[in-house]
Amino acid sequence: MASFQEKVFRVVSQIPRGKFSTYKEIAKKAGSPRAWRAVGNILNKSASWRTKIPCHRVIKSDGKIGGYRYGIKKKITLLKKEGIIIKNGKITSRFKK
DNA sequence: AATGAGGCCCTAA
DNA sequence: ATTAGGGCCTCAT
Repeated sequence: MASFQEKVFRVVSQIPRGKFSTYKEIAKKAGSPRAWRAVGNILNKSASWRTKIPCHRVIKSDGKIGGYRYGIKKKITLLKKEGIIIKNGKITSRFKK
């Protein structure tokens, strides 16, 4: 273990329902603050065989949804169901820069 | 403010 | 061991 992937899963799994996180944050908590790219890549492939993690609660730092293995549209729907408001494919929050 | 280009980290083949 | 890809991020114009 001790793989970056394991840490990523752990962090993503710790995301409470109704909330969301960014790739950068996850990468940082995973131990590599510059590995947000790997995070997306890992979630993309790993989510295929390990969809037990809320990968749809992970968005970009700009507030955009980003992408989703099962479809960006599905991701938006899931987020909205959790209480997150999305506007034109972007999340309305106050964590803006 | 929006757009373009570059670069870092990780995994798989 | 090397190459290519990815759901990105940041800087510059």
